[in-house]
Amino acid sequence: MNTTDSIKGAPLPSIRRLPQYLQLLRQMQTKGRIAVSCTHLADDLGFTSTQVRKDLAVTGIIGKPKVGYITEELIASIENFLGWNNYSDAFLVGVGNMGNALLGYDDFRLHGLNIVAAFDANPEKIGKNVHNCEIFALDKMYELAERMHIQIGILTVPAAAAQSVASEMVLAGIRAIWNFSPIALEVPDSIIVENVRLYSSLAVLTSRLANTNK
Amino acid sequence: MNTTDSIKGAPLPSIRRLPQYLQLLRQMQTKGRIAVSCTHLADDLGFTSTQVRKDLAVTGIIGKPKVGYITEELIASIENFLGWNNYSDAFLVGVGNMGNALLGYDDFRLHGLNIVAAFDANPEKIGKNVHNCEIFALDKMYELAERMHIQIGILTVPAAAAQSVASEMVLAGIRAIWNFSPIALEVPDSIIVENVRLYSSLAVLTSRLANTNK
DNA sequence: TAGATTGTTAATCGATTAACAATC
DNA sequence: TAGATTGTTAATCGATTAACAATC
Repeated sequence: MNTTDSIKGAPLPSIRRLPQYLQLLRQMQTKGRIAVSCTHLADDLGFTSTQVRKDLAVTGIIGKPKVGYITEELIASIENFLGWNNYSDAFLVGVGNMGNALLGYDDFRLHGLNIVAAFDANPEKIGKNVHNCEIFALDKMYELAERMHIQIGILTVPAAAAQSVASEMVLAGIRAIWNFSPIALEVPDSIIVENVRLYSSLAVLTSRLANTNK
Repeated sequence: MNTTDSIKGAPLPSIRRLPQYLQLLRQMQTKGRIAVSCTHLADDLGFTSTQVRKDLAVTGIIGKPKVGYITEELIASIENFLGWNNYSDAFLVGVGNMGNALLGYDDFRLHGLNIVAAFDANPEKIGKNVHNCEIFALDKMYELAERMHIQIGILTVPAAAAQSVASEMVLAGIRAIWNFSPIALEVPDSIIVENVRLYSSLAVLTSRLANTNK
């Protein structure tokens, strides 16, 4: 068992559920709730209480029998595990429909992310500001990412450009790519790639519809 | 085993991979490729060939030993299974950042979806056209969805409005909701809900980054 | 104390992978 | 025919759920 294996200890499905707990807990905290039990969280989200307990344990939190978890502690524990206690600077490449939308999300900073600059190949977009973020020429990305030690790249270019931009990100020292293109990127093993596949999601929806209509 | 169970026969992970095969196959077809083997598809996407075979079998396709699958047949089989041979009309509610982006996607029709109208609560947006789609007042949604027998609703409203709009969609006869809000919607069991959880995806990315930096 | 809740071990379930016979 | 490929059964792996002891 090497280091990478042991880090992977947390099941991916658990990690995916953590933001849901976090959102609920933040709401509860503003309502002044001091402690919360697994049963309560489970009921609100439609999970089983055992699953909630397993998920939360991933973050290292320790609860109190008969009481539950201290809301504040649990929030901190989840945020810490996800790296959302601080935020990391990120570059966004490709200011099309999706890129534009993401630049407008103003609560990424509550989710560990801070988009500091955007890039596009279209000369007409360069120099403009979108949602308070300046758009630079694509060929400036390499230099700036290297200089600013950017670790996260958000890839929202058309499919045809995805692989070449991804490769450039890797060369510039970017270590994690949030990929919104439908392309299976080829990058070194050390690079973290997380794909957002809208069409996979749509496929689940339409196939269910198609197969219940019969 | 009832009807619902037998329909659910296809594993969800397989369904999620089908659009990836489809995209690749469509590319191959334009390049004039008549037949394709599992091994080839597997290599291109980084899967095992057994997995590809199992996934494709879900759609009912039958291959030819020594040859593989006829590209055209396989494309048709996947499209048919996903319900992407035709497209269904859909309403989009909430023309904010994400709503705007989705209205701009012009290849949804290749993926079974046709957005025919958009709705928003903001009076300033009403009557305008976004990407050739007219924006109506939110309170017109119910009547129009019922009248046009709309089956699919795309939910891109802010979190606070998500549940109430979803409930209204259900009352209007909408049978499947593509939910982009981070809310766990409460709807009858018969309604199909497919959630796009951006923050789940981001959590996987940042947690990996946080846990490899240590 | 009694009862609610956590933490953990064991059992179940489902998806992936391996092995191999059937086929053209 | 020989070899590549499919289709299918069995083995493995990982996540979820059930059961229950420990705890305040």
